[in-house]
Order: sequence, then C-alpha cells, then structure tokens
Amino acid sequence: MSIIQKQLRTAFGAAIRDAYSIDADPLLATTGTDKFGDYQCNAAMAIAKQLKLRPRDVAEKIKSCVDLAGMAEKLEIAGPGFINIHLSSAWLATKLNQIAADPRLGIEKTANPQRVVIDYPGINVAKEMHIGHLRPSNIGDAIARIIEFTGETVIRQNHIGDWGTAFGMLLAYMQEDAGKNDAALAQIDQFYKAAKQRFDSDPAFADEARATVVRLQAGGADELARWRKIVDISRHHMLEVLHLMSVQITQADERGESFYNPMLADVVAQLRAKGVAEESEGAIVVWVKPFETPLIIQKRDGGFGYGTTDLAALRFRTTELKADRLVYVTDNRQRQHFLQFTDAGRRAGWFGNAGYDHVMFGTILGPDGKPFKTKSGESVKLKEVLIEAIDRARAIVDAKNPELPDDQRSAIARSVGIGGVKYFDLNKDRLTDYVFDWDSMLATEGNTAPYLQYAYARTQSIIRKSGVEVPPSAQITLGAPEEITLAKHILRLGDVVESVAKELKPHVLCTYLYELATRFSGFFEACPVIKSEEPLRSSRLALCAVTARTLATGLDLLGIEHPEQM
RNA sequence: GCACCCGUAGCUCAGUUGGAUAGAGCAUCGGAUUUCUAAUCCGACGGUCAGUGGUUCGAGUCCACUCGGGUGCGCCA
Repeated sequence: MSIIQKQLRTAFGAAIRDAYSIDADPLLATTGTDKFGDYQCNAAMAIAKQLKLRPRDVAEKIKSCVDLAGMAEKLEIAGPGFINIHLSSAWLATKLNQIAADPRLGIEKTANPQRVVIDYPGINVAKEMHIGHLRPSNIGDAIARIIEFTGETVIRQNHIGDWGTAFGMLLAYMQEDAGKNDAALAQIDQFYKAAKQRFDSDPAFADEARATVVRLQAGGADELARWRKIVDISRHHMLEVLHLMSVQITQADERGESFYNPMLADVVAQLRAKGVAEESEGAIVVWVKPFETPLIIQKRDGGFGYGTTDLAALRFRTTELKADRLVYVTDNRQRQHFLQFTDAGRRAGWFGNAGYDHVMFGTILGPDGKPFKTKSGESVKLKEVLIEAIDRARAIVDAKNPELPDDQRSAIARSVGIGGVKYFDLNKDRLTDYVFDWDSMLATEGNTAPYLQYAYARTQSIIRKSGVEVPPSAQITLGAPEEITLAKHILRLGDVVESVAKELKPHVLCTYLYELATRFSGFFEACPVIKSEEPLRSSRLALCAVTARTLATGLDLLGIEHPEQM
C-alpha cells in the first residue's frame, strides 16, 4: 500500500467532507515539478463547478479544514485552485526510518487476497523457442512477480501449444523413418518445417497426417507415446531457456491445450444449449458484435480449434481454479480473437465475477524495421539471443573491470546481459513495437539495466567499505537537498507497485527505478558518506542501505538480477 | 470490406482517473575527476503533441472526421 498518497487522500477526503458535507475524490496527483511542491490536490475546481462556487474560495476552505498532522511544511494555493503540498523533511525522515526497519519497505500485503490466474508465456511445443517468446515470458513474469508481491495468490498457467492438427503431420512425418523417433528438439524443429512442406504439396501425406490426428485425439497408444516424447523434449528445452532468463515458470505451472481436450465437446454443447453458439456453413460458430467473421467452435469435420480450447480454459480457471481475476499475456495480434472468445465466454456466464485483463504487447523488429528474422528469413532462436547478450556483456565487464576474478566476471556478465535484454523490453509501454538493438540494451548510460545495476553496486560498495557488517539501523536525518529528493522518491515505491499491479504496466516501475538511480547518483556526487563525521555518516549509510533495498526490490519485481559488484 | 493498435524534440520513448510553462535518454556542444567504482555527474541546444472541428474553467489525454504507419479477420494457433 502507498504511504504518502494514501495519507494525503484520507486527509483531503476528510477536509472536503468537513467543508462541504460531500464525498468527493480529492484528485491527488504528483506535481511533476518541484516548484509546485510534491503533491497537489486538484479537487477544488471540480467541487467549485458542482456547487457553483469560486474555485479559489473552495481551495481556501479545503486548505483551512485539512489536517495533515505534520506531513506538510506548507500548503499553497496556486493557479485556478490547485492546492500544492510541500512535504516536511522531518516527516519524511520519520517515514523513511519506519520503512527502513521493515523487510517489505512499508508496503503492506493486501488484506483480502484474490486468486489471480496469469496465462503466460504460451509456448508451442515441437519448436525451439524464438525471439517471439521473449516478450510474453518477460512481461508475464514481471507482472506475475508484482501481483504476487502485493499479496495476491498468483496461479501461473503455461498454456503450451501441445495439441492440434500440426501434431498429425509431425507424427506422420516422423513415422516414416524409425530413426526420427529419437530425434532431439533441434531436429524436430527441422522435421516440423519439412512436414509442413509435405503437407502442403503431397495430398496423400496430408490425408495420413489428418488420420494420425484422429488416432492421436482418439487416444491411440502408439501416437500418444510418440507425442509425449516430443512434449518431453520440448519441455526440457523450454524450461532450460526460461531458467536462463530467470523466468519463474516450472513444470507445475504447465497446463497445455491437451489438458482441455476432454472438455471441448461439452463446451460446444453448453454454448449451443445457452444459445450462444449456432450452426453456420456446417460449422458451429459464435457471432460477436462488430466482426464479420465468427469464432469457430467446431469445424465442419467435427474437430475443435483453439477458440474452443480457450473457452474451456476460461471456464476451468473460473470454476476449478476459482480465479477472481484472469490475466492473459499475448501478442496484440490476437486482440480480435480475445474480444471474440471472451465475449462468448461472458455470454455463457463463465466469467462469473472474475476480472479480466488482456495484456497485449507489440512486435520486436529487426534493424530493417520489420519483424525480427535472421538474414535467411528464419526465426531468431531465443537461446542464441540470450547467449549473445551474455557474451557481449562479458566483453564490457572485461574492459571495465579486468581485475575481478574470472568467475565473478562471468556471473556479472550473465546478470548484465540478460538484465539488459529484459529491461530494454520492459522499459517501454508494452504496445510499442521496438527495434532490437544491442548497443541500446547494454549501454551504461541512460535508462538501461546496466545503469541501474551500477547504481546498486555503488550502494554496496559504500556499505562494504564502511566496515559495517550489517546494514546500519541508524536514524536517518535529512539535510542536503539531494538527500531529501532521494528520500521522497524512495517513499513512492508503494504507490508505484500498487499502480503497476492494477494497470499491468511494468514500464512504470522501470521509470521509477531509473529516477531512483539518478537521484542516488546525485546524492552520491554531492554527499560524502564514509568521509562524513558521525552522526551524519551513519545516517547517510542508512540512507544508502534503504536505497539499495528499494532498488533491489524493484529489480527483483522485474526479474532482473543485481550484482554486488560490477 | 470489417475490426484493432499507433502517430509527442534529429533518433528512441515518458506523460497516472482531463490539470499549471509537454518531460527523460541518446546524439550534438560545453563543463566537472589526486573519487565512496567516471559503467558517474552538471549545463546548453532542441516542440504548429499528424491535421481539422467539438466537449469545458482547462485537452498531448475525451468525442467526430481526415491524413499517415502497423496488424488481424471461417474451418491454423
């Protein structure tokens, strides 16, 4: 929960009630610029309009009624009726000391935890992970961590693509040669492409592929065994890559499309019974308002598609998993499909009271501004990208800090390389497409992971050199402007976390952390710590320690590591 | 044809339920270092917020239309 905003909101809400006997939103906001103070209450204009009074008079009245209990140094009325709030540095210091003593930095867990089902990263089986899996893995993971941190019960669902007609052609292709059955994933990836080519060009093979799907879906023992083998190989690879990029997904989170297969017929039957679905051109479909093409629930040949699976999963999550909130992390290209199947699900009554968020994101582009592909037009393998990130980071570490032991440089390179890729991806609003650019990701200047990690390493360096074993619990006093600026920012973490958990926009947390790092750098330049006399030394050391924990907490929530030294 | 997303500084992007003189970074230029890690900091330059009209105390933000870019749309996922 927030520390500053919540108190201000309560105080101004009460003041408005005292002054006008109405409940109005205090319309609290940060000022954005220091000269207007730290926060502002913008309620006076709205209330003045509602009650037909003069805004400045309303602002005066609110100001005279509000009791901030020492929070503010002064309140000023400006412009048409803004009430600017300048926080008191003594009050800030008190609050900062409170959160410094709290393992969760003063951020309370929610009183009534919700069950939040998060669907990510939705990887397809039988193919190596590629660059397209970076964003759902990364964004979904950050969102899961953040929501979990607020105290909600997070249920991760890795809705892998482990079912469907593609497996028919893959199994049929592999069946042609017994040797292919022991293939590794890299080969299966090749088989998949070859099988698809055969499927498109060879009608006899296509028929065999379709027949194989039917046998698989009917539970044919041989087909099932070979299918399981492919899934196992794929899972091994998937978990390895996700682990390499520090994504918190385990096999226990896996609930693939195949899981829902036994429910699909019932889903269709229910939708027909409820009058949501109808027959059209031999298929069973659901028509959704503005769209000219329907959602197909059952194909003319009797088979089911992903729309049916998504509906089955929706129903499963609200009924069996008892979800209070459903979060889906997918490409924005699936927007229409999500509008369609969620509308169908809503009409069927399968949402219950659960909230719903479709977390969409844009495309990663290559240097040419088109979706990122290799020169030959192949998809870029995610594992290779991650390895290259680590290699590039290693070269930077070697150049900057050659005296560190070899294994430590390797560990730093991993944190910086992976962190650089992840932060670059999280740092922008999700919907913007971006060009994959190594130099920008791994730059040590600007709003990048290495800059944040460096700031953290500096906090640790000071603490290390201070000779104090345990981070000091000394009282923080705020004197220098850089100290006050830093303190104000630290105290905003709760507001930011709350906002990100609600809006599901990790880039807001990135911006917060970047500003935190710049403010720490300003403090670092202007305020000597170790060289200062007591009690200033201990106070500043404690300020470093709480800054460090704030940075570390934020980076943890983004799934980005923070080495002690760089 | 139908639908969705986007358009802000030379470049990459922020801009919280509508709030004050639209902010950062990169690049460019100019400064700071016998350092607590310079993987740093300070300053300068840089804007018809694609356009037009509307809503109101107030619009980058909301509404309508236009232009421009991207994407998705019956039996694949």
